[in-house]
Amino acid sequence: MTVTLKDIAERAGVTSATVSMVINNKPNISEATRKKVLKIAKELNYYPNVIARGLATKKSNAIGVIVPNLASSFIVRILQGIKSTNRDIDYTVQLFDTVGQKESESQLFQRLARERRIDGVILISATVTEEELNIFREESVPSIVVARKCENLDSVYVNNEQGASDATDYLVNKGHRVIACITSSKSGLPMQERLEGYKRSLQQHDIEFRADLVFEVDDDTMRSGIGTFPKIKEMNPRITAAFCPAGDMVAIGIIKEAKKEGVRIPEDLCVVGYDDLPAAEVVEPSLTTVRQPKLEMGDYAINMIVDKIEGREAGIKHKELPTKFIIRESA
Amino acid sequence: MTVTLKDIAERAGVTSATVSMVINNKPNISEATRKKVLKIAKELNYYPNVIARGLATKKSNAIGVIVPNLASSFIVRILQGIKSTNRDIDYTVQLFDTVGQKESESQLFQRLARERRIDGVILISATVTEEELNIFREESVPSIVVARKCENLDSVYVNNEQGASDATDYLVNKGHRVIACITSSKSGLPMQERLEGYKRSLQQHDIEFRADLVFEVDDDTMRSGIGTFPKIKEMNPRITAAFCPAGDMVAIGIIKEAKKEGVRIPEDLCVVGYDDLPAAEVVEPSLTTVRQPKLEMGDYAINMIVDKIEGREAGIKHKELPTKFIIRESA
DNA sequence: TTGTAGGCGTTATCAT
DNA sequence: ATGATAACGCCTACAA
Repeated sequence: MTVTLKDIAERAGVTSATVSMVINNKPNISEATRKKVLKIAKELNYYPNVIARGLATKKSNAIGVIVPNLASSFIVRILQGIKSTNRDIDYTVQLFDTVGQKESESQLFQRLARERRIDGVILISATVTEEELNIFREESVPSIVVARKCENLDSVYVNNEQGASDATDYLVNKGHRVIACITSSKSGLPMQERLEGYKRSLQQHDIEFRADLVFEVDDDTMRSGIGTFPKIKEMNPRITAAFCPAGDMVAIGIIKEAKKEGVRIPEDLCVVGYDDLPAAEVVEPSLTTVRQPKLEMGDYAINMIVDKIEGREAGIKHKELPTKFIIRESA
Repeated sequence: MTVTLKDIAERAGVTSATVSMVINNKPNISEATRKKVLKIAKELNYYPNVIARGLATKKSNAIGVIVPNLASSFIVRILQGIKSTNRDIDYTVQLFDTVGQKESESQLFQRLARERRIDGVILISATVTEEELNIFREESVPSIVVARKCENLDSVYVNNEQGASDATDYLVNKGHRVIACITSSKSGLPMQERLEGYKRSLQQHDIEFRADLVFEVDDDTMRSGIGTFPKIKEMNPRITAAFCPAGDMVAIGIIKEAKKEGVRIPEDLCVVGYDDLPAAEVVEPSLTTVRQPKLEMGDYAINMIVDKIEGREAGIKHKELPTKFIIRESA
């Protein structure tokens, strides 16, 4: 049933070595045999056994993409960017996730690095540390981090400080002076950068930073936003704007709860999100937010990793992409 | 750098065959050598080369998941179900998509079936035909279709007719008599079934089916819904309810455009979606809809495919899941 | 230009 | 209980 090089070789009256060379477009093959071999290969509907090839070449032509979870639109959009650019690239994408696994994150990394099942790794995560990823370097498995700047690793990320600063500038210029900042506890460095951007903007406008205006949530969900709104509301003097570097879903939760409580958006409270998820256009009023170029991040990531795998890149490479402030109705 | 069975064998003073048996927990190994081998394996941080293993066993321990595209929350949720159940299963997920690829769908199927890179395939698609999937059967690669009933193939799907009928019943019972039905042109059999459910419900309530109340859109997007609203509005006698088997995003588009035009939801127009995507809770008013158990579909799919791969299932197996009518504010 | 031969790392079948 | 040995299907020197 399954056709091998040998089968073709026999019918063509040559050796499997010759057939291999033809299949792989190697030079120094006579036109005659090349044609004959290709013809027979087609007739027999030959496809190379990629596993066998992988063993011989020590290359799997597969890329591992590690995501925290698939429940986040942000992650999924990056994945989509990876996949759609991947169309033109002869690498298979293998999907791994890190939450709720039986093995720990570093166990997964270790295993992936050593099992030789993938040629390179794209890790989408805001929170990994460089040490955790050292295993890949040790095993010389090319790797790249998306959504977080890593000094000593290839990475693709956005200028979070600028994104947050743009958003805050906008609110200040609209006349707001008491601006809440809703951060998330589990988003590591990028969240710190955004907080810095918020502070920087305040400072530039001679507004004093107040720690009691910073609220921390656990995750980027509507629920978190809903839970945060009461705290915003009870603050005195009155908060007139809420910037949510924690993410659009938090901002949406705040909007929903505010409306429920009779607080008008944006008249009584302006709300600005972060990410620009699809839901930002659905909520009413639609959400003003800081767009992260998610598809582009995925696109860069896959191109960079392939370059690395194929030895086209040396040294550590970073790609910083700009955010874009998207003005809609909520602010 | 990379540690093989042979390395362990040498240090342990045994053969690689013995080491292999230890690693794979085969019986008939003395406790002494078992312990010694495992100890050395641990010391050397041994991980089996899965490619080599795959060649020897003719098994890749990988499952291909083919999706139309990752832009659809519906698809992504199923994928999420697959992945989260996959946690406890020792199979890797490889991701493939079918839209915008350089190769056609059947070329992809052919390649996957013959390259021996995966042990089985989950195909998420409402539109595949059974012929297209024959290639997998021919190559004895277990396969399963999700989101569409296939007589002669394993499949996981919902009772679409019932789902649509439930929704229509609800609207009729609320007193509606002129109910639009917005279908999608690219969703194959499931959409036909939903249309049947709509018709069946009307019939049971002695309401005449009118073809001019059926509107067809191209895809499940807000844009499609926005484009459809004018047609709904101009109909006479007045349409008082719109059921959107085409999907939640279409329903959301209709809601948004209706509000813009001063049509109140649900007072002037009731809207019911299909799928129950995350956005259904975000839109205002929140969307009454027919929930498809997306995570469960993924869960069943991966369990079934693994059973098939491991020979635990014979014959064609179908799993029909129920939909659930979710009442929110839009109807 | 093509054939020979060996190896990639593992598993599996026999012996012993 | 363990060792030899031969696959698995492909690639790649090197030789012819």
